[in-house]
Amino acid sequence: MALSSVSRVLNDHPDVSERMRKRVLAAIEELGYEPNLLAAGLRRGNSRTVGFIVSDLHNPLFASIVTAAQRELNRRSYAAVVTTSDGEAARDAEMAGVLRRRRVDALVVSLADETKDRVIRELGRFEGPVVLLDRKVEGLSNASIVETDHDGGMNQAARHLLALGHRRIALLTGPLQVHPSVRRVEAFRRAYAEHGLAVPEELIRPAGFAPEIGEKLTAEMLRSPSPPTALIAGGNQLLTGVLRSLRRLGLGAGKDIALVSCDDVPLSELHEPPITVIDRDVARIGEVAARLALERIEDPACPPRRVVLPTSLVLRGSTPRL
Amino acid sequence: MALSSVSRVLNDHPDVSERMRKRVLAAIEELGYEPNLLAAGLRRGNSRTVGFIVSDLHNPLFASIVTAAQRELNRRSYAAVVTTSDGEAARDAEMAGVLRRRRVDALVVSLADETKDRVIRELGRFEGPVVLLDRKVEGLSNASIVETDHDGGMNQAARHLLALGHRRIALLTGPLQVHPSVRRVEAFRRAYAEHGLAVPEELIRPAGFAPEIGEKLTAEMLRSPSPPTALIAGGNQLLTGVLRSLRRLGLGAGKDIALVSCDDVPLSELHEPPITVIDRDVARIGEVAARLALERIEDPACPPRRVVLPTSLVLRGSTPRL
DNA sequence: TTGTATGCGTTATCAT
DNA sequence: ATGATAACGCATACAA
Repeated sequence: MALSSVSRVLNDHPDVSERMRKRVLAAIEELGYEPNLLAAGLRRGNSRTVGFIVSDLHNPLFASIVTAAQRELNRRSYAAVVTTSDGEAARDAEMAGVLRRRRVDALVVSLADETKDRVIRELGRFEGPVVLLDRKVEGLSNASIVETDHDGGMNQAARHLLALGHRRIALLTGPLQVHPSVRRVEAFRRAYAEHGLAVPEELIRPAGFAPEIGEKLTAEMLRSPSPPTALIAGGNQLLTGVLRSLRRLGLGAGKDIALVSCDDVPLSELHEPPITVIDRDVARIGEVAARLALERIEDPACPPRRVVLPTSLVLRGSTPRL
Repeated sequence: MALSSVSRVLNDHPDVSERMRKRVLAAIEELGYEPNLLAAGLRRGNSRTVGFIVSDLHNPLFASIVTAAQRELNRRSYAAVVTTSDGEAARDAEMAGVLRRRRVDALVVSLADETKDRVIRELGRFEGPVVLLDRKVEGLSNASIVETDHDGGMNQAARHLLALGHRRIALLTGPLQVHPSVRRVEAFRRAYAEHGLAVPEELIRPAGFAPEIGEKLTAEMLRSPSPPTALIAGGNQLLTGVLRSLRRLGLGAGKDIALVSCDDVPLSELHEPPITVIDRDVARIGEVAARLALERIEDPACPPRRVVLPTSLVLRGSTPRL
């Protein structure tokens, strides 16, 4: 029984007799043999591993994405190497380098900042397929993209609030260095335009995703001479900050101010009153990302693709009729 | 310039002249050379990789643990391979096998069930150090453990409720197949004993961690002829279920029933009223787990250790004075 | 169908 | 201090 026969059995090569297969399997069992995937990877020139870069696993959004993707990869004998950037572009770049040297077969990334040269260069040096999560990177032609229809979702949300009679709607969203924020602000403006209304520019605050930012900006705007009557939080972390701020000011969501958030997380559902959200199937994002990565790993000729996932507005108590 | 010199520079071997170091570094820059960590791992006999098995990254507890551990590993040039079991013992076993074949240098695991033979065997076959998260596995001598003082925390919580005058306190907690549940039930009983009171056995429900279980059991107990006046949820996922149930029954936490949960997550803090929790530093768990893994990777002679992390009771509006 | 031999990119040992 | 070389464990091309 030669080494090569063992290898063939383990990789279910077609040219192997049933007798040999049995013999090899028996010997493996007998000796407690464990194939060394590092060696196999070195020989094959791949690692059967996909690298992830996300800002923070505490964010239920990324937890869902990574979990769903990992499950999908697992079914195809791939593993997930997960790294976090803490929302810092420098760490995005660093992690891209780390994962490249680890010879991951693909990269799935949610960049903190899609405009940073260093990150783009770092990603560009990666040989395998890159899948961007809700990002648009100038000059990275080699990347597939999983996007969400933030445009549609935000437009629907803003129009709903306008239809309820709100005119001073505040929009908190992430930095304009990432694509979803840009799209949300655009769609928000469009909703006002469609109603033939002037946009309250001072209420549009694309600042960042952290709860602290949401807390600070909410307090700031609500204390101003002409405060908003409604607020849209562009992310579940921002919502946390907004709610903290409201509590501190003694204001009630849905009572003193209408509230809409993005993504349905336990907090939005269980808050009293429950929070109206622009929802999407977050697990789907991870699943699709994994598939887009795998299709290009297994067929390098496969061109990068772009998939847009839908949103839907879930109406709840935080946006009552006036 | 020989291969071996390059290797020496890259691993900052002492015997290398400044001149050679400069030359090698220049060449690396020039050629855009990327070391292949798979090959290095094969040669060295390690992968500079730690494998994780947790039930679910959506659980903020595991998100925190994995994030903190990953960060710690990263600082030492290790990567984290993350897998999820969905709370199924069979998948725990499967993932242990997968990670073993990937030649991870250590395993950090939060088992769904610490009594399952298959899982214990699978872990036992792993050569490197194992770090158990809040688990106690019979016959796995080779494992370090990061524990929480659930005993102290639960005892304190129960005594607090008893001191407030509650006599019928319900305890929802995970299955008795994991150590924390066992300890919580024990500590809960002890608190009653210390007050010289009989334990309301029918209110102790160690069933599982899923929200649905919390929802079902809460409804069941609250609809009974003599419902509890207080409830302790042994996990943040259970809390979600409990709150759903209360909402459906039209009951208010802190108003119609006193409520205590475990671990401080956004939901417990932002709920109205805020939920009293048995708190602990969850990020610390991940950090310690990483350190316990690394210390035994780098010194195989280092014996397994057990670290117990403290808890503290954070009093909030859900447990008012009567 | 099976066995033999080579090389993947490193690190480590030995010689220089 | 540096260079040459073997070996890590596997997959594959080729020979049998």
